[in-house]
Parts: sequence; C-alpha cells; structure tokens
Amino acid sequence: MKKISDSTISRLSTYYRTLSNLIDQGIETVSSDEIAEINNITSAQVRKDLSFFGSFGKRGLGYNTKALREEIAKILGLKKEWNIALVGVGNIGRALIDYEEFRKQGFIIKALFDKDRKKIGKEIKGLRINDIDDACYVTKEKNIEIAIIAVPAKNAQAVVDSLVACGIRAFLNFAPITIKVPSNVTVKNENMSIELEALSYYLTQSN
Amino acid sequence: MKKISDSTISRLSTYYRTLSNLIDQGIETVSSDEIAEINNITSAQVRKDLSFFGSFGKRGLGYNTKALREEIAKILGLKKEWNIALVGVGNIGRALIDYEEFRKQGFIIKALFDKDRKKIGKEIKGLRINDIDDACYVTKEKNIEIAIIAVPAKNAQAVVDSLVACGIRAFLNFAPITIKVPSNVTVKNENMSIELEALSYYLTQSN
DNA sequence: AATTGTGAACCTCTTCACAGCT
DNA sequence: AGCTGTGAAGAGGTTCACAATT
Repeated sequence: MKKISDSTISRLSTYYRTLSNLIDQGIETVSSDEIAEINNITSAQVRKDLSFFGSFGKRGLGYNTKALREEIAKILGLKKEWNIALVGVGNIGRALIDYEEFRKQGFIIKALFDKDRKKIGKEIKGLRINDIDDACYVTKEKNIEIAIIAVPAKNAQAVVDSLVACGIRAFLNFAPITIKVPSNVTVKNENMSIELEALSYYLTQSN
Repeated sequence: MKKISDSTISRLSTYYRTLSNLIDQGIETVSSDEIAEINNITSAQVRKDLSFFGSFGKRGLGYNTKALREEIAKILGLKKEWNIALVGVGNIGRALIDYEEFRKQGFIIKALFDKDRKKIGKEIKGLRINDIDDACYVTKEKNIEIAIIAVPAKNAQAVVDSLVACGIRAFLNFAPITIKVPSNVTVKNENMSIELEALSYYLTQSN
C-alpha cells in the first residue's frame, strides 16, 4: 500500500471525532466543506485525505455521517479494542489510567508496570502493578499490543528496548527524549514541554 | 521576521534538551552530525534549522554546547519564567500540576481554575482553585500569559473564549476538539487519542 | 445546483553538495 | 582535514480548479 502521511492519519482522527459529534447531534449528512470549517482546514484537504482510501461521498450531496465514521474507524483500526500496557505509575501514568477518552476509543489499559518495589504488587482500579522485569510474561498473557511509556527520560530507552524484545511494536512515549527502535516498530511522542516551548516562542516573537 | 515552520521550532526544543543532556555529561563541543544522530534526523536539517536564527558554530569544530543551548533558550523565549493558568482540575490537570518537566523549563503554574463548586476554594499544592468566572481578575493579578485547557471537550471553546477576552494569547489544549481563536492567539494541541489512533492505524496496516 | 474526486499547479520543507572557514 | 552555512535540487504535502455525478 502507498505511504500515507502522518498528517493525513491524524486528520482522519479529527474527522472521526467531528463525525461522532455530528452523529450525536442527529445530523445525517455532511459536506467536506462543513467538516473543513469545523476543523479550520480546507475542503480540498478533507476530500484528498479521504480519497487515499476510497470514495465515500455522493456528488452533489456530501457524506453520510454514520457511514463515513464507520469507514474511518475501519481505516484507523478502531473496530477492535486494543490492549494497552502502561509503564510508569507516576503522576502522568495515574492520570492516564483514569482517562475516559482512551477507553471510549477502545484503548483499554490492561497491564501496569513500574520498577519501584514500593508500588509493585499494589492495585490501581483493579489492575495490579507488575514488575517491569516480568514484562514479557505479562504482556504475552494479557495480549498487549501497545505500550504507553510514562517513566523518567533516563529510563525510557531501556524500558522500550525490553518491551521491543518482548514483541511490542507500538509505543506512545511521554518521556522527553528521542527513543530508538527498529524500523518495524512505531513510536509516537507526546511531549508536552515541546508544545509549551512553541507557545513561548510565539509569545516572544510577537512582543 | 520571516515565518519559521512549526517543525523547526519543535526541533529546536529537542536540540535544547539534547544539549542539556550533553552538558550534564560534561561534553563541551558537539557537531551537527552528533545532534542529528541522537534525534534520528539528518545533520543538514540541524544546520538549516539553526541557520534561520544565526551562525552559532565554528567550521571544522562544531558547536559549543553551553553557548548553543543559550542561543536556543533565547530563541524559544526560555530566558524568563512563564506564568501559567491551569483550567480544569481533573485527572489530567492534577497530573500537570505535579509535572516536574514544566517547572524545570520555567513554566510555572500560578493559577488554577475550575467551575465545579465543590472544588472552588480548595487548595492543591498551595494553589487555590478559583472560579473560572473570575478568570479576568485572577489572570491579571497573577500576570498569566499562557493557559492550559484541561476541561471536557464540550466546555473547552467557551473557556478559551472567555480567557481570550481577558487577554490571554497562548493556549495548550488537551481537549479533543479544534478550538477557534482570533489570528493573534496561538493554540497548541495535545491530543493523546490522536497519537494512539495513529499507532492503531500502523498496527492495522502491518497485519 | 450542489458537491465529490482528482490531476496539475503550487508551495513548503528536507536533503544534497560544496564553497568557505577554522 | 573537518565541519559549518547555504543556495539549489528534490521530495512531499496542500490547494486549485474543474470534470463527473447525483
């Protein structure tokens, strides 16, 4: 399959959310122009993004909201639940356990890991905190497919290395560091300081 | 000033972090090639990014780590502390209050807001939770420059609208929705579900 | 009449490659 | 000799504009 850009994929996610909202409002049909307007982009962009995957609209009419959301769900792989491991039960980690948005989209945290002896064995929301050294056993048992890395920067690479060795191929990394992985493994970064620093830059510019 | 791309700005943030790590290791000189290697990019990219702002290296030698970090700090506006308001004291919000990384970079949370009567008046880490309706008074008193939006999607636009009316011009938005703002206001999004959905897409593709 | 789907044009970002400096 | 700084080339992403369809 042809290579689709990261931007297209992340815009599909926003279309998915837009469609969900429209469906909640009882709206059955929507044009690329309306989807674009809601998301501050152009209608050509919306149509082009969708065109990589098929023809989902009707000329003159637009798109059926439910049908289009269904198509995007298929594209993004949201028709199944994904089993997630959360590594690092600190502030960020604990917030993510309670993050409704993940569960709503079918991302279910099924395993917790930490390396702090004081935490291991305890439970949060019915989930036992496991020793990261037991990662391979637990991830296999629980069928984990994606790991969220919420450990300090200095430990992040080692944690990912060992999970890659267990066969995990997708990571959401909250540590402020670039993680190295083999080419068949995907890492997405969630680096909150970077965005704040961009704001700092723009504010500094405009003064 | 010429328009610098978002990607360049966010890479500058990563160079800043890379340089901090090198300095901690006592390394005094670094080449664009080494910075690139650490961050999985090309050395031409590193040099081009820096070239938009000046000439900070010595041909044949590379860059002085401390001097370059200083330059990047100036560019990104990190030579001062930024006063931040956090709106929405839920799971995510509370995690951010304790997030050391922000404080370390000079982003100091100085005001908390919520609209839940049960929370207003209480304190977290010595910070009083204020009524979002008092936003203008409090943001002015505390000299707030950036707001972090950690409220449910359905309230996010209204919260931002009222803070824009108070004069806030920079937002870090955690709500999974596109916020509309005037052109002199900047919004950066931190949408964790989007990144997970991208992982879901890549895993789905490769199976 | 309205709106999609898409090749072509356009624009922006990245990489190349080398002159210039240390 | 080694590495930066940068114009030019190349790649990739976005927008235009219009034929096709309902």
